[in-house]
Amino acid sequence: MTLERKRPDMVTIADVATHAGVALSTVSYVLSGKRAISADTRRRVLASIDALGYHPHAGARALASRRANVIALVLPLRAGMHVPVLMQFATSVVTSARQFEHDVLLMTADEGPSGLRRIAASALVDGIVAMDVEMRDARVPVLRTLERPSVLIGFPADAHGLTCIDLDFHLAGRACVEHLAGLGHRDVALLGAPEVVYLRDTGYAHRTREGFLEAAEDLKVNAVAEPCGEHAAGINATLEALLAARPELTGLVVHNEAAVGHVLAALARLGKRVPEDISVVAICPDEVAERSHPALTSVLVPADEVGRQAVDLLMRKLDGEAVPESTLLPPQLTVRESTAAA
Amino acid sequence: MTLERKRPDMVTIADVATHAGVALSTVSYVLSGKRAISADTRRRVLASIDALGYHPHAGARALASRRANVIALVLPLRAGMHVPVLMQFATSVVTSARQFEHDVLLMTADEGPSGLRRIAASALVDGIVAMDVEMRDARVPVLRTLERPSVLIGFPADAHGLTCIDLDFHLAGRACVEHLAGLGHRDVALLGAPEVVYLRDTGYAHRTREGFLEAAEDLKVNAVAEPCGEHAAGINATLEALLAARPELTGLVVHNEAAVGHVLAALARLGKRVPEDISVVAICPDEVAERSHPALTSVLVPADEVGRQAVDLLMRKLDGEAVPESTLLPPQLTVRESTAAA
DNA sequence: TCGGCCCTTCGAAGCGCTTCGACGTCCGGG
DNA sequence: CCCGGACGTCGAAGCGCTTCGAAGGGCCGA
Repeated sequence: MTLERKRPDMVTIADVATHAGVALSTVSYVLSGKRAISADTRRRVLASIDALGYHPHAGARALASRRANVIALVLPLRAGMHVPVLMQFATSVVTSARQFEHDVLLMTADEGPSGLRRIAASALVDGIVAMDVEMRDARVPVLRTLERPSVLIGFPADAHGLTCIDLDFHLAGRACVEHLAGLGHRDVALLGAPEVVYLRDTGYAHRTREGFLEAAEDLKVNAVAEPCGEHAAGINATLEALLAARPELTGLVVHNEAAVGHVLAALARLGKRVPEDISVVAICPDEVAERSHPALTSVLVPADEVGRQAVDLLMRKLDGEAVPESTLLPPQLTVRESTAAA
Repeated sequence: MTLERKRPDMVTIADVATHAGVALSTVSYVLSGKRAISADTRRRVLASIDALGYHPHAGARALASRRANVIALVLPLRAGMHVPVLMQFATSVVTSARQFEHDVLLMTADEGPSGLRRIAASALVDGIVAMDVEMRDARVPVLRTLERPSVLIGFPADAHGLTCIDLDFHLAGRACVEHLAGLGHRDVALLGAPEVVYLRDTGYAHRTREGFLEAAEDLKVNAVAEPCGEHAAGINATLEALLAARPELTGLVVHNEAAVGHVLAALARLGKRVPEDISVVAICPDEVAERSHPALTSVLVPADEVGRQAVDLLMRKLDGEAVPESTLLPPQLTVRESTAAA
């Protein structure tokens, strides 16, 4: 009876063993490489495996080995922020994880703490990568109590005892000012994230601003930092006010992916030519910078690299290795058409 | 010895059974509801479950029940297209899947056919949702041969025997023309996807164009459809040429999320006021339309709804139910500030 | 020639769960 | 008063895999 109920298409390790004329455990060892197997046997087993189209049953493997070979990728609750960058993180994490023979489970944070506990306790995943972590992120305290290792992309207020990785936004802010100052600009402004983002104490927004202001002070450049909405109307108003208040302004740093296009449009509308009248540096993905007109000098958020390294760190933790608590990637500024000497 | 090696934090169903003073199988039945359990026993078992913080082991469950309670979400190989919409699909799929007690495994198509075969054969997932399917999508033939059910978001050239769902782009194209014609416009143009997208035979681009042209013919409106790049420079050129060739043009349909902003900027630069001189309808997510200046009349891609229904269809297939081969969601046009009577 | 060792392979015992058949118990109808 | 059925619960047999201890065979040195 049992035979009839079986899915006929499920090839098990036992089938492979029979086909190859070896013991079931031998097949397992060929697959895992945990014991020496003679070259001849290995060859026979491998031949049988692909003759039969065998794929190990993930559940059975997880049960027996106590390793699911899956990691979780946790999106922030409030998506919609940095969407394209998030997507880059995600694909980069997936690709990197596959390199380590792991798959990726996608979670949104809207299940709350219990969601994280569930996947951790159910052994669905071996470890967790949390994306777009904020200063006082609700996920952080939960992650701390979990027995499973985790890596955060972004820095919470208290990163102690965690493993965090991100672009060094502080240096990114500096880099923009240094570039502008190097071109002779003495009066610059930062258009940052929307106000709510600062109020939420989002780490990268604050750190960029600090780096920006600090560098300006060091280099004796006049500087202001303004929050910046993402809607065309608000941006127009902000920019108009800014230019009215500081007619000397010749350098602009935009740290707001969604606003970049509108800022350029607004400048055009206000009769400011880029880069002749005003130089613009953006902190955004390369595609956005390249697609703009004129192409923008920019510091890119190296999402691929961040994702790759996040997985790397997690794998090392899974192997019981000690890893640095914080990893900051140096910013890299690409000069394009939107900046020129003052 | 075995006792020492055990992870001390793994609570099993046996622990729960002991704690509640019932048989292991009784706990299982309480959890699954597959057999009647007295109210009293059920209460005791549930109490023990959360006293101990029990979570069923996903692997064990998958092994015994032959159901992983996980579905795969497969991104197209070439991401970066419709990024924000993709993200909406993804979060919507995750949320909906959780409603059915399922988790979501994120795959990119760059592992190729063998990747799909692997997750299917390894019983890692019960079913598959493929996002952003194109006319001649490499994933489609593979999905056809898999024993696991799948649902496609988007339509391949031959959808026979598959389950597909998408916005009805044909009707969307029509709706835009009908709206403009209703306002008295007699000369309209469609700015569509980049040329390469048409060459790749991407379904939605073609279908939108067909619907657009067909409706124009029905309504006796002059119409042209042009592919459209995503870079500011190209868009400027395209638009300039278009306006030069057709000075009568008063209606524009933009089906290209990335280009929307540039189109508006270009119109401004060319001295065309929206909507006074020219009316603009976009096919894009609401946020993009709302964030533009002026806010755009648009047909939205109902990503949430598509994701939700895709999961729904998949769940029904998993339950052995028959489902329609194709589901087309009616477009919905929202009037905002960018269209006015001719 | 023989014991001992290494190299390779085997068998069996779980991993934690679902599910099937069986076993009381308690009820109502004949 | 007894029998047939529900109803509620239990025990045991796997699901497909990993892993541990041990067995078999060839080779070496004594």
